[in-house]
Amino acid sequence: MLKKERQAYILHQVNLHNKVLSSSLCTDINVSEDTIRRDLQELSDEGKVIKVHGGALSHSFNQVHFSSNGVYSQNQKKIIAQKAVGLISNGMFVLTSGGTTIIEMARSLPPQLRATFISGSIPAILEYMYHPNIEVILIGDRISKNSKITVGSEAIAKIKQVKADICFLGTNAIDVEHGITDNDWEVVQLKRAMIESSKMVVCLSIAEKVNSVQPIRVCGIDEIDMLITELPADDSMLKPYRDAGVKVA
Amino acid sequence: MLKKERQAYILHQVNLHNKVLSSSLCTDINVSEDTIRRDLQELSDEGKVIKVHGGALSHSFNQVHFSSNGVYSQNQKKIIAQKAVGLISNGMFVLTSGGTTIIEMARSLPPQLRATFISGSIPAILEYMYHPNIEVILIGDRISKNSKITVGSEAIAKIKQVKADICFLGTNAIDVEHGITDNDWEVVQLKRAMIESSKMVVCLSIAEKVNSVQPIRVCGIDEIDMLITELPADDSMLKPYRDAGVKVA
DNA sequence: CGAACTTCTGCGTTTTTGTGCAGGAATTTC
DNA sequence: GAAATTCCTGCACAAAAACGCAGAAGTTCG
Repeated sequence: MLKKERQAYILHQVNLHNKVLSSSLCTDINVSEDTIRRDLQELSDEGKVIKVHGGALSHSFNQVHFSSNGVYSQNQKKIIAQKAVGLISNGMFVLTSGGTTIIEMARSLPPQLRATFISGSIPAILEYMYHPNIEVILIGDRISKNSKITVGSEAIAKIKQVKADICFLGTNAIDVEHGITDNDWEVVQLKRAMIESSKMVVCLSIAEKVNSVQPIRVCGIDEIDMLITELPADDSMLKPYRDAGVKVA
Repeated sequence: MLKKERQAYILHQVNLHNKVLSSSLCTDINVSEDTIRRDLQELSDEGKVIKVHGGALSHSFNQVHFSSNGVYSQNQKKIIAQKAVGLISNGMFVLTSGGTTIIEMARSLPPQLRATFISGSIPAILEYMYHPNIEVILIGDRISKNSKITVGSEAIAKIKQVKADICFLGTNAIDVEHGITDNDWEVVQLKRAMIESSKMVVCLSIAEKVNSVQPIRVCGIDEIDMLITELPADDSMLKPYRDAGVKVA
């Protein structure tokens, strides 16, 4: 078994069960504990997992992580949210992924807006629920605990049944060459389905994540209609995207 | 169980109930009191909880004492929750409705329990999500904002696809003659589907709601396998139900 | 082709960490 | 004020991590 392959397996296990024991891993893939430990060390250095005595945990465990960068990029995300809500008008069917940027958008929805929001993200749904005038459709299936979103074939099938006017994707990584990429296999499947089910695809991303790449590909740049960051539309950092035919706001 | 995992559990419990007893924690997660005490010490050093003699308190508990009414019925619901979780064992498929009693049950689930929980209630799902070992299946469809639960034909169709070992119904009204009744048409449809999809139906109800009736009928007494209230099982108020063949706990 | 080099992996050994236990001190409670 | 908890300290044992080393496998480069 190759190193990368092994690490992918470990990552998958962590994302699935929220925790993993080094002892069980080393019997699983039949390598020494040292190897596992080194793998966990690397994954931890890359910020993929949280290493603890005896194994590793998924990020969903330490909520400290959330609050720390939460305040920091909050302002940037508010700017993005403002730009994003401008695209929504009455009567629209809106498909959204999860992620903190999407949450921020949900909070910025004008109260008189009448639209239908469809999502499998629990935190997003919570926000939509408090809105007086929007209709909320929840995509059901198994819940992935660390991404707090429903994943699985049922969820994908349901998404494929809709044809939304617009789709907002919270983005982990976007790059001109590699397009949108992510690190959770199941979430990627979901995002792909959402893109296919929408007339227009809008990608929300803080500048920090622009020009970064993650292991798993969601879609190419050509499938994105619009990219929203906290930067002004004519920022030089975004020029490659404009050149590639993506609207930038 | 890993140290961080344990501390996350403790923290969750503290934030949930605003207090926690070291004695109950150590039976919960099956470690010595010393370990618990050391964990509380660490969490206290990090400022996550306030350590007191016999356990720990949440930070928010400091000055604002919550409304007495909330705590009052809260205690009754805790008793019900305790009785209810006793019915769940490893590997079970559990179907639950929404309601505050169900939430209380969700919060009382022992952390080592491994089971699959299926629900369309957003608040309930939120609780299940924090549990380290249970699998969560979310029933999707349109969200009813006042009951915070998914309703509609899709949701009902999905529920009919499962055959759960046990079904817990938070109850608005129960009566020997009229059975379970409720006041929301769509929620009633959902509950009916849940009853049909379960081998065993358990009805959770505080004594206050026993012998009351609401406009819409969910099911008759004969379809209920068990009734759980905060009263002792041999309370005279519950005699009619025992006579009707309902197990009472 | 093959020598020098890097990377990966497993094996001891040493260090650190986590946990439980026993006692005595401190506290709550009645 | 006495009994019962609960807390703290030191200690012992076990589990896991870190470290250095060495062999194997793969790469680079002349």
